[in-house]
Amino acid sequence: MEELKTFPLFNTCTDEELQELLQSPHRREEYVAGDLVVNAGTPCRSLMLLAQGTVETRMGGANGREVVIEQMRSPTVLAPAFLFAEDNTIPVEVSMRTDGVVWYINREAFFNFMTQHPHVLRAFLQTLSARSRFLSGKVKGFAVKGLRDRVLDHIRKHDTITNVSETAEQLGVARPSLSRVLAELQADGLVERINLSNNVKAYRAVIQK
Amino acid sequence: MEELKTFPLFNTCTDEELQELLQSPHRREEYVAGDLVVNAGTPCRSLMLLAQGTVETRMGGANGREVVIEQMRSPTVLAPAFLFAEDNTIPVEVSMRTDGVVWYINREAFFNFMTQHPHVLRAFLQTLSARSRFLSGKVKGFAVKGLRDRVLDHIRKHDTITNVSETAEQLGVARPSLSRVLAELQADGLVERINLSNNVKAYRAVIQK
DNA sequence: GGTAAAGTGTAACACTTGTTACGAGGGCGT
DNA sequence: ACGCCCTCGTAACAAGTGTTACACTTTACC
Repeated sequence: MEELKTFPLFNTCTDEELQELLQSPHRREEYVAGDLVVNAGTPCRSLMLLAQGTVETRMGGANGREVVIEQMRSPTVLAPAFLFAEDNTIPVEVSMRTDGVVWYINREAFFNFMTQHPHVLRAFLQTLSARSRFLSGKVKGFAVKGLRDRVLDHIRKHDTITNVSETAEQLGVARPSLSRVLAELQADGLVERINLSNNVKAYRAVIQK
Repeated sequence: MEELKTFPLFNTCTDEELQELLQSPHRREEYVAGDLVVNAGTPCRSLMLLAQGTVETRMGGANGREVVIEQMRSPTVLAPAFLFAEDNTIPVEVSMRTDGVVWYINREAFFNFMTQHPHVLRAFLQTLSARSRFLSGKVKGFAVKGLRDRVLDHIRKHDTITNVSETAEQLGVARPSLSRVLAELQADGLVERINLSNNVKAYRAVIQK
């Protein structure tokens, strides 16, 4: 299918190679916004490819607190790190943020496909590595920095903040706390409040010289 | 070499197969306790195998605060997640905690070796996945739990705590804070203080029914 | 246009953790 | 036995964040 060719994993593959992969067990599932794609604790037996839409991954705590880890847009491989793990239960909850499509491809078939197509293997290893690096950064962020720095990092990555509540959730922080820090950063001249073209208020980092 | 056969990565390999791998560029380096193995920011161009000894990985923050991420005993693959990454700079500092030995094996040679020996590929994917899972747990620990729960988790994993300072460092927490929490947990009956056979004091989790 | 809902800023207070300081106990060499 | 050094417990205070509450604005919808 054309959908699969949008993945970096397969962008070096010919149509014939993809046809070969699709001769093994697979399915294509459509979801609507809000659907739960995988529940935390589910074992991962198939390669999951988000071909359309945006998902949100959450990690739930025992005490009811939940932290949004990240949002991912298609095309993306979902949970690549648990496909071949010894303990292959997925520790996060994945739900659709928009309507979307997910492909499920048999694990062993994909494994064999990789052994026969080194460029796919390499791309998969890169995907896996990128996730590890992402998590490393996450750990560093949580372990090393105060909220002020976390907020500044977040603004620099996203350019602006237009929705305080949502941002607070993404950062795993209470909303009033974020409000307070934003006010402080504004007082310190590190962040400014601007009006976007659509007349929406936003926070933006002040350009430092 | 016999050292390599201790690795889960290679324990399904015959001597001939290992000989084949060792025909490509590689080296074996010996370190003494305290040596720096990789500095944060170094690009990763070789497969690194810790064949003897124990290492400590640290992640440094900009503000000088440092958090010990983990200790690893041989045999272990060091930084497997950065070998094939697009950005293959290693974000952590690795230093020897004891004397030790590290093998360096050419990346491309190892890649080809994996494509020709699927059982090695599978083992490597498992290694990579295990690290991802470890980091996931780390994130969850930092994001979701208070110090009390982090300490309880740590005790359950390690059975006992015999060195408060060291444990505090591993948890990324100030020593007096850990002391205080231990005292609280003790008061709540969740942790008890015992005497080991060698007359050393230790903290241990109370068995819950 | 009016009303309800959602998003936002702000303040007061509680809770957790870091910081600093001090004293008690144990190992070890002289 | 003495002193030194290290680890540990404890206390008082500071700093950061969560919680709750309330008023204000904007948005959505009828």
